[in-house]
Amino acid sequence: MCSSTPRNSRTGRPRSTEADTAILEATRAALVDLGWSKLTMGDVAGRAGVAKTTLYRRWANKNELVVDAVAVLFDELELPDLGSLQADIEHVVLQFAALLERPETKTALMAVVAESTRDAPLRERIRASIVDRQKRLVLAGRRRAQQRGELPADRDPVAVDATDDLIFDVIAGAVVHRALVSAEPVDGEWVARLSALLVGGLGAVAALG
Amino acid sequence: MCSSTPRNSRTGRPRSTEADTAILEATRAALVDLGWSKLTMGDVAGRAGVAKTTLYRRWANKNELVVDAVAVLFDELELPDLGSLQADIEHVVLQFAALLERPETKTALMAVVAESTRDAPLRERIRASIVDRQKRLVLAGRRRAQQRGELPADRDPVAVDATDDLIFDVIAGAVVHRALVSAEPVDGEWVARLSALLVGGLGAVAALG
DNA sequence: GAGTTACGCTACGACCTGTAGCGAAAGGCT
DNA sequence: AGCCTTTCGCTACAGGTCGTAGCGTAACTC
Repeated sequence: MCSSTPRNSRTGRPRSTEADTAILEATRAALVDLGWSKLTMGDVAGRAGVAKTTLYRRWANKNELVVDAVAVLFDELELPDLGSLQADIEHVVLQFAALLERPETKTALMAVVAESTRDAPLRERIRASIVDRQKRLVLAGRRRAQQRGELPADRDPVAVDATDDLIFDVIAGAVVHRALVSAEPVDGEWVARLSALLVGGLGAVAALG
Repeated sequence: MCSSTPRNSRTGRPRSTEADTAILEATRAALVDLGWSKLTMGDVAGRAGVAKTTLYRRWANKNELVVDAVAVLFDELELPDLGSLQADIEHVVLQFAALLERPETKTALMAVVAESTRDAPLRERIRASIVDRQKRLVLAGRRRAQQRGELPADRDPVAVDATDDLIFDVIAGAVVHRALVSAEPVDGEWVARLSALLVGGLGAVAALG
């Protein structure tokens, strides 16, 4: 979770887990109040009731701290079985959109992704703690649709992986773009169109082999 | 183009257009060398052979400067008639992906979008100088496909607008997400799948009315 | 108790921001 | 030509942030 190796030594004073949670909570609060660019390490330390040096013992910089602070929010995403592929898609898209509407994620997600274009460790951290967690929803949704008979069983595993990747990038990308770039609401109507596009297009993609 | 009102007064010393181009060029060079976060106004001024105060007379801050510096790159996008909707889509997607591969845009685009979540004027600037220019390609591609008979003629203009918006967010969002978040190549195979998904799904979306 | 590690605190140099003031340069106007 | 206006480069500056170092103290293990 933290950046520096917590040094599994059993000797010495242990790190305060209360400080951990207080710092992450303070980081989210600072994101809400100040946004990404005006958030400072000193401010977070003050909100958390913690010395600034304590932050730097755990996280190397602002980027990694914010990734950890925001990552837990993505654990809220779930994929309940609503009976049809289209209903499952619409539900998870609305969940994801609601998450992006929160001011913490809104200002932080794009910023850390932008930073990650020049920071490979940060990119890996984002992938492990945010991206992969979302991707599991795509895999689960596909398997469930296959069990229902809405989608054909797997033939070429390589093609299946490629299609999973595609669907993930399309859903996540479209929602992020709609919410943050176009800055227009992800409402029921838009989601219905998106899911119709996906369900209708999946057959054509499967035909590629 | 510039942030401050250039004061259309014809009296006084005119602003140096050479300085304008030198600054924007220096900004792109600095983005390549330093990336978004380490780019400073002083560094750009030095590269451009211009005083730092000259930058602040034209742009209020780093965000607006970078938007203008990157915006011109999006003018390169074109939509030649390749004979079919799918071919047109694939071509423009590959063009867009090539643009996102450039280090200037890669590091800058997401950063300014992240900043725009808390800065309405910046968001409007991005929309006018970057987003709308891309959106025209979607409108042109749809009209051309309708002329070919690949898509039905317009019936409900509201639904047409909504579908245009959807397609735009799906294409741009998916490419950005693939290139910057998933950090995997936008190659011919991926593009073929994406365009197949779109062409196959458009019929289902049109059926919604 | 001895050893080890984390903590809070202070101080610090380095850097970036954005502005102010100055004299000089480059145009338009009469 | 001379005057007016605006921009230019330059320097200096206050304010804020970064990330680190050093210190004494607190907490936990053996």
